[in-house]
Amino acid sequence: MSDNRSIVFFDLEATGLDTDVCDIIQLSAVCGKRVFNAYILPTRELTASAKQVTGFTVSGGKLFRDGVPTSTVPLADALASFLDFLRSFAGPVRLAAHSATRFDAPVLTRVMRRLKLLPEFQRLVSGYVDTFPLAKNLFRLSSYSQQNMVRHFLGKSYDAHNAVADATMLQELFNHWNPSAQAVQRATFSTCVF
DNA sequence: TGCCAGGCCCTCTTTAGGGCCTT
Repeated sequence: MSDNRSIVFFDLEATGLDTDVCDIIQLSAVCGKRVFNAYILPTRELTASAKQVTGFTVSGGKLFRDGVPTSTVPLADALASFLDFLRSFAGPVRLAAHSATRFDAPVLTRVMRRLKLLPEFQRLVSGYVDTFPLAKNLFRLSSYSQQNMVRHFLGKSYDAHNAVADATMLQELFNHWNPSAQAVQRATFSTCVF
C-alpha cells in the first residue's frame, strides 16, 4: 500500500495536442473529496479534433461546453488559485495524470514558467505520477486509455473530457489498483525535466 | 491534398513503420 495521501489527481482540457502552443481551457484537480476546477477562455482557436473531443467552443468572446455558456477566469487567476489549492496540503504533493509526461506536465510547466510561477510551483509539487506507465507496469491490457481502464476495472462509463470527471475517475482507478510505493515511484518524474 | 504533435513502444526491427496516448 502506497502513501497516496499526498497525491493530487489532475487533468487539463486544452485547445489541441501540441504541447508547445496549446492553451489550457479547463484545469481540474481532485484529492480525496477536495476538488479544484477552473475554466479559462483560450486565446487561440481550438483544433477541429479538440472541439469534437472536448465539446468546448468559443463564440463572441465566451466559452461554451456542449453549447452551454461557461464562466471563465483569467489564466493567471486560475493558476494562482491552483497554487493556493496545492498550498493547502501539508508539504509538497505529487501530481498524477494519465499520460502526464506526454501532455499535462509539459503544458502546465510551460504556462507556469510563462507567468513566472514555476519556482513556487516546484516548491509545492515534488513530482508527477504518470498513470499510463504505472498501468502498463502493473497490468497486461489491450488498451491503456483511461476510458477503457475505467470500464475494465470499475465497470463504469463517465463524462470523459470533463476534466473534473477525468481527475475523479483517475483517483478512483488508482485507489482500485492500490499500487505499491515502489510501483508508484517507478512512474514518478521530477518537475524539473519539462 | 499543403500543412495538420510527437515520443515511446513493439515488431513481420535496427537501412522502419505503424499504433498508442493525451487534446
